[in-house]
Amino acid sequence: MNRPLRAPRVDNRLPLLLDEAARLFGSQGFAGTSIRDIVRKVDMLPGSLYYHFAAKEDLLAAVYEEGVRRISERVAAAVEDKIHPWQRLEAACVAHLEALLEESDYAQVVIRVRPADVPAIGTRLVALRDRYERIFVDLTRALPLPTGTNRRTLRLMLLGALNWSQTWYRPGRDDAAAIARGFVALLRRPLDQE
Amino acid sequence: MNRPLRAPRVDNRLPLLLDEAARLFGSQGFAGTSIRDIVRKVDMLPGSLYYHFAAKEDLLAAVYEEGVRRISERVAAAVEDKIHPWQRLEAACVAHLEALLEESDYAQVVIRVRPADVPAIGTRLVALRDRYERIFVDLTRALPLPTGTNRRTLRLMLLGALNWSQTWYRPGRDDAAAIARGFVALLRRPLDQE
DNA sequence: GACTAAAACAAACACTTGTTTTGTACTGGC
DNA sequence: GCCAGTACAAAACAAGTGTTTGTTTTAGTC
Repeated sequence: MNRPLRAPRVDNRLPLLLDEAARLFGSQGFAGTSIRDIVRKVDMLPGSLYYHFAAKEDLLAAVYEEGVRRISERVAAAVEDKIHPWQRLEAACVAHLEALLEESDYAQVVIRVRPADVPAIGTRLVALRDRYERIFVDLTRALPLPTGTNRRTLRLMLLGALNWSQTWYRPGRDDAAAIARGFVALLRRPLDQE
Repeated sequence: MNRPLRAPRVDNRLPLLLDEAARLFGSQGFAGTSIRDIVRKVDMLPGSLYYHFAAKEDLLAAVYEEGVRRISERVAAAVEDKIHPWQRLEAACVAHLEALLEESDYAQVVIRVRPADVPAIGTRLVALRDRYERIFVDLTRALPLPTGTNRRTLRLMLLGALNWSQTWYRPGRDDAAAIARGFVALLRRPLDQE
């Protein structure tokens, strides 16, 4: 980490570059997006990217890290003013899904890109995602549950269902908050009618 | 579709080719797998693949279709001898997850590859997946549920959670059947303790 | 206003990609 | 034994890939 000797220039296109990388990595995946795809809309040449990043993987790592930062902040803010454990979990799910489906391209990258697909930075990505999911570990821990309930299974089911919605969600027709609330409701209320 | 004028030869390596394609498409994705990756382990040259398929996308389509065929058959067989609607759904989930996580590379392709990522055959893949998921539409329709319960949400939650397990499942340490049963159980029993 | 570092350009590099073309063993069926 | 047809091999193709290198422009600092 060699600090810059001087303040960055105001006309530098790094932010635009990251935005476009997030957009494309999120919608086409890592392997499905080329360096030239990314720099095209930023009016940059392929080689210029390597002033900012040593490799394509490092660009992904930067986007991924920013994605975790944004969605973590978003969820933390949503949970903050809620008291009841179930309300807190529901608020977190709503914020998670809104960020994922309706707000941030960066969040999409975090959910879409599989760390195992990018060996060079795989463990780093896993660590970032684990750090984020720890929020949900805490939220489920605080839940008043029947004895014997497997909290890990509960968390994996909820997050899995939320994340998978990325594959079928239709903007405009579906509503992220409604989906999230629907999932939580299915867990709270009994479905069995015997 | 020009049918062969003669029976295929017994020494042809098309089955091996499909197996290897399923293995790689399932573990590395479509864009992350090259033609040369696939033919290498079958001891074939890249160009030879084009005797069997007109394009890389068509190879994927063949694998995808076989994947749908296999997992459909597997789930249908598991449901067959069950009577109670919840038991039928649970059996389907167990079979779905066992096929996905512990048996078939072909099934992995169906769940992993996003149709939108392969525009040339996207609509065809969607149609195939929809046909498979219709099994779960029927299974949830038969469920005795409290009035007002959104069956679509229920199905999307269950299938989403199951499919997402592909990202965190660890062979040997986790158990597919147990995971599936755990998810179904969370839906049937009430978690709220008020 | 001169100096310097930031941020990019310009042009290539070596390699990989999906695909085409041409030729040719081998084989199942008569 | 013939032979049409299957199932490849062999070799190349053009386009695209991530990346490097040398140079140029521009903005921040004094």
